[in-house]
Amino acid sequence: MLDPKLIKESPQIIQDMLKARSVEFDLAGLIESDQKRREFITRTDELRKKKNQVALEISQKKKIGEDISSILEEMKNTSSKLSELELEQENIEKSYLKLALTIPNLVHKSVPIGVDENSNIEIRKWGDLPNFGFKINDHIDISKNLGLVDLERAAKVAGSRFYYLKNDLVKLNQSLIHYGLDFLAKKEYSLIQPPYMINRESMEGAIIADDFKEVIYKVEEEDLYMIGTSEHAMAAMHSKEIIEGKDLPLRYAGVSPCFRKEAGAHGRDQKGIFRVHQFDKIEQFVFSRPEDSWNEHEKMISVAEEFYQSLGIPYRVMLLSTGDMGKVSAKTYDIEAWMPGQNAYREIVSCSNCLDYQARRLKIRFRDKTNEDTQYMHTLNSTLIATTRILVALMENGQTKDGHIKIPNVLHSYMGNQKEIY
RNA sequence: GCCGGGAUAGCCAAGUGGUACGGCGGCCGUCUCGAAAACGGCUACGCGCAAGCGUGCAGGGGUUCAAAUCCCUUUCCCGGCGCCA
Repeated sequence: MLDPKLIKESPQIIQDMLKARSVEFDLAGLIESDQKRREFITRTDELRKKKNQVALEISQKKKIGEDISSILEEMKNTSSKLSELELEQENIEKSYLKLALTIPNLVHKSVPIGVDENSNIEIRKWGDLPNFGFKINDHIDISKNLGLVDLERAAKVAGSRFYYLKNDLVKLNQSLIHYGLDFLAKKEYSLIQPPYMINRESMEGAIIADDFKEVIYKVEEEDLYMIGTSEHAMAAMHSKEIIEGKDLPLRYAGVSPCFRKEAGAHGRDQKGIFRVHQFDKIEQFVFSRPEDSWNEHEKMISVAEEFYQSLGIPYRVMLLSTGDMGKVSAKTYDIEAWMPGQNAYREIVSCSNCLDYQARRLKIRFRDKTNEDTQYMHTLNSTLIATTRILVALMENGQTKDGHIKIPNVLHSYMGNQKEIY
């Protein structure tokens, strides 16, 4: 949600944003329904004022025993008129919200304008691409040869895009999570394991309507939705709260499984465990003061980069264009890891500043002094690890001539000093 | 799952049909060389340039001229019983 004052006072800024994102949106309709909404608030407030005055009069006259029959009639009329007006106002409010909740976020001026990922800009690169000197395999063959993943049985039991992890790959998955949590704890993030299902109100605060059918699983007969990332549960964590300014920023490391429908991804990354319905993830989530959020954004991407440097995975940082970026984000960096089996860089991290967009939807505010107005804070999120994708990167980058997988040094202690999977 | 008790502002908390009592904490001011104390104001949201007005007593519905208050319902919390990884 955007600041209604901005929409009212500077519609050109909104118009420019919609153009940059190539999004069709009924801005005139939004402005009109906002104006209508304000008018109705004034009208109903006036009628309520009258009602309050008459109610007071009745109670005073009753006290001294005066006749109230005529004034009672007036009260009746006012009341019924008011409930008519209230009903109308409710409808106006609804149609306003429907538009207000679907307008995308503003775009930072550094974001390249384009329709898809071809307009993304490479910001920097790290690491040398491995030179194997033998015929390499992709993660599907590597894991099959070592008996680490069973896709066929998962398809039988759950469907496509599911998997059974097996043996040392289970250990590696757990080690990555353990190492990732230790890594963020050292940087003074608070560790959070959130609910894996949340209600509709909370989910609507974090995402935009389209995402419900594209990514989110619904639990039947319950007001519950499976989280697509712990971001959803953590954004809603402080909803309807007023935080003391001195407690900001709040830096959280959320760890949870993630569930995604992947509707509309037919045919893409069909095989293996690169794009799946379920994976484990550690997420950085930061609540920050508005003036600090761009600094926090850079900090989060560098935390993620430091993590991948420690694992020795070559990567590049991309600045997403307006066409490749989510509607909730004002600026997004992706980290793409080198995947030798695909001979390509592939997305493993997405790091976004959402400004006050989520905070407005979820009513997450702060103030420094109790007699000052509250302000909406800024929310930011970034992957640290989505484990399945890192398993792919570790298998493909760490493969040896004899078909083993080298484990990065930082993970040895988490693997009980195991240095290779064979 | 059953029975009972609850949900009022950042926290505590009074209020059984007629303008939401107070306290704590916090902020600002007066006083002071400065501070403490004392005193005064402010301390949820909306509309409005403002004066001001309205909304808000867990959510939804109902009764009534009028609901924090009465009725129905949902959610959550506490206690007891039951079941259970």
